[in-house]
Amino acid sequence: MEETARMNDKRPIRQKRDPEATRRALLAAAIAEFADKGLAGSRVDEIAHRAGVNKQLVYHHFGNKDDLFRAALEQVYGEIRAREQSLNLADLPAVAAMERLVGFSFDHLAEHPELVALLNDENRHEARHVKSSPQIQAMHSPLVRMIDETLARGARDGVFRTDMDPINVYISIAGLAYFFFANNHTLSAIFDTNLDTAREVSRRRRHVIDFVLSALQPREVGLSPD
Amino acid sequence: MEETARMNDKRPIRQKRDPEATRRALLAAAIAEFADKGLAGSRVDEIAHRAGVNKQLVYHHFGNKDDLFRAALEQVYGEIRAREQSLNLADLPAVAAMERLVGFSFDHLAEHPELVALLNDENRHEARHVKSSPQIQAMHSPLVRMIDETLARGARDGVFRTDMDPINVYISIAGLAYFFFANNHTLSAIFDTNLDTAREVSRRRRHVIDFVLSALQPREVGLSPD
Amino acid sequence: MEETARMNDKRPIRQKRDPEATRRALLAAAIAEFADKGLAGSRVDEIAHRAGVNKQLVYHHFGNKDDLFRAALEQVYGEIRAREQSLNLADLPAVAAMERLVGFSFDHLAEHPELVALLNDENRHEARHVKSSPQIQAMHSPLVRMIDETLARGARDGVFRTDMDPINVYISIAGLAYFFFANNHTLSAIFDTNLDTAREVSRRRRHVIDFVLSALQPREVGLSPD
Amino acid sequence: MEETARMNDKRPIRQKRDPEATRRALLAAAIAEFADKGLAGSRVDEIAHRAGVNKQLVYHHFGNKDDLFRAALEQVYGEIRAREQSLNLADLPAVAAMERLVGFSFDHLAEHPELVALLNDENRHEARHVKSSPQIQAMHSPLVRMIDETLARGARDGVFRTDMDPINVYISIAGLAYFFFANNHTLSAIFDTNLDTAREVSRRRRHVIDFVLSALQPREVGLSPD
DNA sequence: AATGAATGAGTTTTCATTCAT
DNA sequence: TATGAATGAAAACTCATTCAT
Repeated sequence: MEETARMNDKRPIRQKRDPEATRRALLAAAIAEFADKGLAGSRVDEIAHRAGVNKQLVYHHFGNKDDLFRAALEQVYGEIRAREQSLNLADLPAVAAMERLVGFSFDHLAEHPELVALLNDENRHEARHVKSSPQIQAMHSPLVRMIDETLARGARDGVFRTDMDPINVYISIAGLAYFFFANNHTLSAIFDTNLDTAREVSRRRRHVIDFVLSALQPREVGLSPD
Repeated sequence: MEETARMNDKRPIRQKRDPEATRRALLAAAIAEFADKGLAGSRVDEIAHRAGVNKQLVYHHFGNKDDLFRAALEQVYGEIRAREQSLNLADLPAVAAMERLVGFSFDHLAEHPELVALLNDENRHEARHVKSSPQIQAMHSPLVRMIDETLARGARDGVFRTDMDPINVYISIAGLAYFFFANNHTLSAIFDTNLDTAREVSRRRRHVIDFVLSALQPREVGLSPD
Repeated sequence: MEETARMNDKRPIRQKRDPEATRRALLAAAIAEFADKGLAGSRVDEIAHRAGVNKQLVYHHFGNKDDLFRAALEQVYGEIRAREQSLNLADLPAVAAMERLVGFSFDHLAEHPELVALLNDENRHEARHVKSSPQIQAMHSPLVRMIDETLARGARDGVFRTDMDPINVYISIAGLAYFFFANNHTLSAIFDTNLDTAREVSRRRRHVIDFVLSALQPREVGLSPD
Repeated sequence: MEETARMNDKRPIRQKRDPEATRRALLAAAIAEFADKGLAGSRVDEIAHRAGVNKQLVYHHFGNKDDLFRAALEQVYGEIRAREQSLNLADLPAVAAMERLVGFSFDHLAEHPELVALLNDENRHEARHVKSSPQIQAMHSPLVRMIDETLARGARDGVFRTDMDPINVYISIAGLAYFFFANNHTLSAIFDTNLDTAREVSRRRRHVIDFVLSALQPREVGLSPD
């Protein structure tokens, strides 16, 4: 009996039949390809090739290229939101909590350039896939709540300003890291330097944390912001 | 009276054979199309159509799609850098100068979504076109100098911290606006709101200016960033 | 009775999904088209049309136009070299063997104008495809050996000169026929005759055989070839 | 008065107006391009570029691409036929005359690869351009006459066979050289050698002269060709 | 579930030729 | 005579998707 496939099943000799693994491989390949080339620039052929499977399986498992892109978004959004939840900011004093959140946001983008790339593309498509994904819609309210609670706690403790709305704070936290990573290549080119080194990344990290915490500090004399 | 062809006015009535106008029309159409669809998603056909000219003129005037993309980048980069130069920051006190710069950066992105879109794409291509454009390379040193001088002046006057490097400050200024506009659609979607209204944009503008100026303020008690 | 699909005969009645047949049809069509128009003048569209299949199958099965041209060369080279091997020259006296070889070379070119046409084109491209085809490279040493043995045998038997190198002899044998076929149209035009008739072809055939055998004869008085 | 153009003419300042020189430059460029790429593979743009003039001048001076190809053929045919006429074979003994003719034919092809290349292409087009060129048609009868006279003289002197028709002899003379040059690249490739060296060319030259003179020798014992 | 063949509709780019100056 | 702009038609090649096995 040649090549028994894992157990005594009826399946034909040629194994390699693990649909769940195929799905995972395709999804990972899709995230990589979409991050590299964008939705328009990605090739279904290439995704299948990266996953080591037949192209038709993309259609079998995901429907079509757009559905695959949505699945990729769900995956990368799911990861960051899940990790944010396990930061347990409530266990820390407000300033430390904020520092942890900013640090995490920065680090996650540093480690996940595909998130940046996919979001860029998704915005070009006016968030079409996000809007049609109930799964993604559902995962964001905890984030706002988390920030809001931290800001409120800091305000109560007298270490944060009281006039900051959580969504704008989140956008600032994310933006300070995001732009650095999203535009790293053009910034390196126009400033004639290399911002993609460990040294520059960690320098930026310190800058961002410092910047956010400074901005949130209560001020003696208010600036007149117009 | 139908268009008499040889009147003595400045520009001939029949636009035929005005290569410079053809070039301009193509460039404008290209910027719009690349902003909408990205480099990979844009169609040379569509660009020519938007410009109202024959498709082959793209090749005649620009070489190919990539060269056209480079020309588009040169155009949009050229505009923002030129306008920055005319801000005359040196004529203002440091805080007001910084406020003007941050406000301008925000407004320019608000008014020029194509800049955001083109830069996103250019980064996906690892700044390939920027790197091969001496024109773009040349236009950036004044920007850094401008920020550096403003920071130095503010530090001298005791209104700014002394430990900020100009490139990181620029990246923060740009990033706080950029992320808001670049990711406006996904942010609106996930936070279940509409950030693309005049109200939200101006709210964000105030937040950004406030955020930057607060962050740059000298602090009595230094936070330990790290 | 209309084409019943599942009769138990050797080949299925509906030719659908017979990749091997598709490949063969494309190759035959390609040889014909390349012979007619050359590599540059041939149209992939036309090749597909001649083969009765979809154009994209050229790319599916062969890669691109150049690869298809290489495959065509492999095919026509393979045929002539295979037929040469089955001439069994070793079974004949040297003069008869040489006569058979010359006759075959002439006849093969007469029957296979596509070989002439393809080789002309391949030389314009500096044998690029031949050089990149290990298959073609491999099929030629038997030919040289065959001629060499025949010449040696003839020399031993006193019927051939002893100073002829096999490659030059092969080039002469081939050239005497090749030029006639390759340039038949221009020769007919400039000499104001029609060399494409059965009569002129067979006259040329006799001339070529006579010419080669005469030239190979041992001579009493050596000519001083410079 | 700046830059007078050769004499006191009325032509505008910008000289470079030498239509005859332009024509010559275009013709030379066309011969080179057609030899390199063939009729189908050649580009009018490239021919103009090689000639250093505007593309439109091709149409101005020659009509169109096909007419230009005909002009190129007339040029290269004219050259070889003219040089043949100045060989003055009648002044030499038959064998020496034939040797001179064979040598010249070989040398001319060696020095004029463009002739080989153009003829290949012209034959692919079934001598279309030659047939429509009265000029080319006219230049060939002297050639046949010349060979015929030489053969007749040799036969009279007892140094040549008497049964050779001049057209077949010409085709053999030309073919022995032509095939070597026309197929030099493929022959080098398949025989795994380099036939494009001075050494191999001169070896071939000797072989060809020897081959022709041997074949033309009267034979004691006739071979039975067929 | 999995594969390779097949396809229709593009997509960039090319090119001979003509137009306007 | 000479030039660069402009064009229509095509050409090689691509690609998401479906079909047959």
